[in-house]
Formats: sequence, C-alpha cells, structure tokens
Amino acid sequence: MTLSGPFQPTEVELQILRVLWELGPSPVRDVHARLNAAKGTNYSTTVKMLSVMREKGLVRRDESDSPHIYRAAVTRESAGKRLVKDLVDKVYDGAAMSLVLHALRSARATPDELAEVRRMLDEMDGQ
Amino acid sequence: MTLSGPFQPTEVELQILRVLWELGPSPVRDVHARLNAAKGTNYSTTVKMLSVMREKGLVRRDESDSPHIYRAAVTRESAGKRLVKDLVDKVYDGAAMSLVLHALRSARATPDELAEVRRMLDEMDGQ
DNA sequence: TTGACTTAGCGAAAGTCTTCGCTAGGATGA
DNA sequence: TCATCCTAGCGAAGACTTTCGCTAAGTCAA
Repeated sequence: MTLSGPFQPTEVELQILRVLWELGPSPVRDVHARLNAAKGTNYSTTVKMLSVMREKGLVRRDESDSPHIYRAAVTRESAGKRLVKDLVDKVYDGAAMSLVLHALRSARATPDELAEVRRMLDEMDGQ
Repeated sequence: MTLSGPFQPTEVELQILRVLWELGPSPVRDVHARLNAAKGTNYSTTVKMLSVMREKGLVRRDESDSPHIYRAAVTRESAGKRLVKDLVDKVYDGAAMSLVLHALRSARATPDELAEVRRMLDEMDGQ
C-alpha cells in the first residue's frame, strides 16, 4: 500500500483525526482526553489507535519532545474530498449533484455561506 | 435495535442496496450476477448477505414467488441523507456547507443541475 | 424414479477493527 | 534509593463483517 493509497480512515480513526484537526499537534494525553470524554476510551486504546494510524500513514509524530507529539498527516480537506467521492460513488452512482442537493437540504447555512456557494456556481457557469 | 434505528449499511451492504435501487425488486440470482461480476463473489455469500440485511431491516423479500424477490427497504434518498449527515458530522463538524463546496468542486454538473442548485439557494434565501 | 440444476440456509472460518491487560522505561519527589 | 506517576508498546481478546463449504429442498425433464 503506497503512501498516497486509498486509505479510508475507519470510524475511530476519523474521530481521532478530527481531534487532531481541531487541536492541532498534540500529545496522546490530549487526544485521549477527548476520546475518553466522548466514549470512555481507555488510554491504552488511544495509544494503540495512534500507533495503527501511524503505520497507515494517517498521523505522524515528533519524538524529539518527551511526550511525543502527534499530528494529522492528512488534511481535513483531502480526507473530506476522498470521503465525498466515495459516498458519491457508493450511493449516488457518481451523481455528485444529488449529494449536493441532499447536503444543502440538510444544511442550516448562513447567508455568507450561501453567497459562497453562489460564487462557486458562477465560476462553474463561466467555464 | 429498533426498526428505524441508526443502521449504517456496511460496504457490501451498500453495494447490494445499489444493485437493488438500480434493478428494482430482484431475485438473488440477479443481485448475485452483479456482485459476482464486480468482485467474484460466491453465490452463497450473496444469499448470506441478503439474509443478514433482512435481519437488519435493510431489505425485504416477497416469498410468494418461487425465486424469492428481494427489494430495498430503504430508499436511496434516506440512506444517502443519513450518510451525508454522518459524513458532515464526522469530518466537517456539522458544517454541511463545507461538504457542499467539496462536492460541487468535484462534480461535473450540467447547466440544468446547476440551475436546480440555484433554485434551491433561492428557496433557502427566502426563509 | 433418477439425475441435473436452482434456490435457500446454517454454521463456522477468515478478515478487519477496536479494545484493553500487562509490562516496562523514564521522570520526579520524598 | 524507592515509590509513584506518566508514557509507550505488545499481543491477544472481542466484536463485527464478509466469505464460503456443505447440506437439503424444490423443479423439471428423461
């Protein structure tokens, strides 16, 4: 499996990535605090998951400091992009617009956000 | 687990649902033909998966005809809706608009589809 | 009836994901 | 030094998903 391979993060892995995306580079302790709060995860489990994720290339760690510091090796954008593509393929048979409409329908968007979507539409029209 | 419970179809289950959404109510044979073509699945496996899905309430079957006829018990829309919500929660922390933008970016939309998105935006503005 | 073929189902194996017990090293303060 | 606490890791258990071998019932034609 190459580094840029089709690594779909699993459920818990995604949960951990989210914590790292939000907190930025963090020691196990901080990641664990979140997981434990969310679902009573054991410290060992958090360590193990991070180690599994490291093998998969989903996170990296800096060992120069004593409590090692973990950081996400994939951005929220790239993970999201892949998951969206996957969802579109798996459920909508490639019809991304169906998903857009569903998502819009379920979104409670601010005027600013709506404006941005419009901007994007205009761009797409232009081409 | 209630009937309307949070049943996230698994990978293969989704694959089967897609076949049923596309073909409509079908005997195992037809579902299997697709799975087998896609990934060499054994007939027994298809039968088993359908039976598992039946227990989970993801498909129903009509036994009045001799080859039993299976049909999806969830619509593409409802499954999609749930998966979108899930994705939004898990990756975008509830910011559905981020997903919309991602999906738009990866979509190759027809003018008609773009128009529909606009219509939808107008509606949302109105409220 | 017999043989060939299709359909159905069970149970267990294989695979993957998640969890945690147990062990141990390193740091800190008494 | 010793006890305590924090950090790290391994390996195995447990849970869930997916696969398939084997069995058997039903259909149909020779």
